[in-house]
Amino acid sequence: MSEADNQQTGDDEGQVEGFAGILVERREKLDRLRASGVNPFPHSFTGREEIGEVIAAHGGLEPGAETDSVHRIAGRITGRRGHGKAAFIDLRDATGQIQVHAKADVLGDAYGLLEDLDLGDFIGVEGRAIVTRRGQLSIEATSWQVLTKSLRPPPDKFHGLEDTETRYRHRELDLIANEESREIFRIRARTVSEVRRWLDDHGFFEVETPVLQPLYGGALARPFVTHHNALDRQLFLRIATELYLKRCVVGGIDKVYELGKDFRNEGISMKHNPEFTMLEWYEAYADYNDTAAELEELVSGVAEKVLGKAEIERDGRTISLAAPWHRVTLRDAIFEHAGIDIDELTDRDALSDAIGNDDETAGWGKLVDTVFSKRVEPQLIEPTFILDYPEELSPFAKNHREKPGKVERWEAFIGGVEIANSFSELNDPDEQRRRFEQQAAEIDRGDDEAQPFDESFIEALEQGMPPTGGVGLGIDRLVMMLTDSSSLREVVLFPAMRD
RNA sequence: GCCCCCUUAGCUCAGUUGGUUAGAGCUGCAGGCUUUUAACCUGUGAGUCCUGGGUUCGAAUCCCAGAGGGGGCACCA
Repeated sequence: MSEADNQQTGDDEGQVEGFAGILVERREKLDRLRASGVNPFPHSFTGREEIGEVIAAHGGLEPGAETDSVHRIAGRITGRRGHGKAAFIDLRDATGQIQVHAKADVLGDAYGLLEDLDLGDFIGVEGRAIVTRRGQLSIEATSWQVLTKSLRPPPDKFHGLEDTETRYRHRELDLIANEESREIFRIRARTVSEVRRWLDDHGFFEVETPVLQPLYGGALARPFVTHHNALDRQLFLRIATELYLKRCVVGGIDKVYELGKDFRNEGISMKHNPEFTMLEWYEAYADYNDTAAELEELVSGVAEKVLGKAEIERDGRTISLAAPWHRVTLRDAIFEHAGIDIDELTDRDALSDAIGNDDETAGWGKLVDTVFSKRVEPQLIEPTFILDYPEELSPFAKNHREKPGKVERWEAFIGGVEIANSFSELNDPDEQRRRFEQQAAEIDRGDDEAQPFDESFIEALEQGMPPTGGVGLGIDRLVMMLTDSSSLREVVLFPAMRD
């Protein structure tokens, strides 16, 4: 501030150069506005209409048309074309963009003050709606006022902001400059509210369970660790909501869901961010067949609400989200795409040889997961449920009613990306204890992603949990699909970055 | 954690084999223009060529190290 004042010397001499000079010029305009009695940061602008409403109110007018309807609008200046004693100003709010026509003979002295406006400033304008002879709906300004002076230059008005790093670190600039980015987050917001609406309409009960947990669980992942000062104890950021939500089912909340952030202490990739938005829902008296039907209905219904159709574009091809989705067992999918029959190759070493594995520590289940991830998953472009997983990878899923060694679990894939995971939930407390003991053995072997033993959760199951179907749906990944985004970072406003 | 690629003006980008004072458009500034819309016209300003070393008479350019970003591997949803 004082630095800028110091730079304010003569007209031509003492020019500050480069970016600093741009900042100085904007502050000089700020000072001039104040000197002329204008408050560059007023408290409000009442009685405004949204620009989108104004545009909607004047569809179909002929070029050169004039109306008597006076509008009061406000927004950010995104473009300006001066014509001596007249100027065109593009004004944008959250609902749309409209042109303001400012003329010296109409505005009088107020016209001169336009000189101190910059791209990026917020102004409020009042005037009647007209259509220029080029057919452009415009507000012919009779008065205007500064609503906020912008002290930094906006990104390039034509090319937008392309630099990926700046777009993620300064998402506000990305949102100012790039309509595509604004649209992605609009779709994200609508997706979240339509998902919630679907659950509410189907009788689900929304809850909030702890993010800070004494013991983490519900997924196979490494947690973030933190510390509570007053209790002087270690706490974990949740990796899933699963275990608390099942306690809710034990407590009689038959249809329960939570939509919120999970945290996993893992690498960052096009499909992973260390904090991500997860929906989990649990439904008493349902199994994994019921949840599959629900997911189809939810995803295709949300797409229709948000996109207007139950189909998406992905890498240039159209994918239908309409039910029914493909249903293939894990065994058949691997056999089809990799020529390996995991039901025959039940020996760890035999399977290892068959897939050319060289990781000595990987167990049989891990090998199945590896061959599936590499050979099958990228091929699952159309919506597909992969059914019936090996027990050892699924410590919370119920044993399959017909297939020994398998559990009733599916994962759903779209565009080669996993978007959801579901089981017939394990509710036999003694079997759950056995699974925890298996996991404890994995921890002893050095697997830092195994599920820690949770005695308190077993107690809850001993209280009695009805047969239950549960689903986890990755909201970020769903939004990726709905927006044809290739990276999760495109659908997360402020993705994790290095310092 | 490993491998490959990228980093030039506020923004979008050129920059020849290593060779004069590193350029263009937009933005900015000064001026002109009362129906333009990437407005236009005239003039003009703007750089830690990511950082630090090195090679060379001479480095944006070649070499080494580092930072940040992107992509891949690994791990995972």
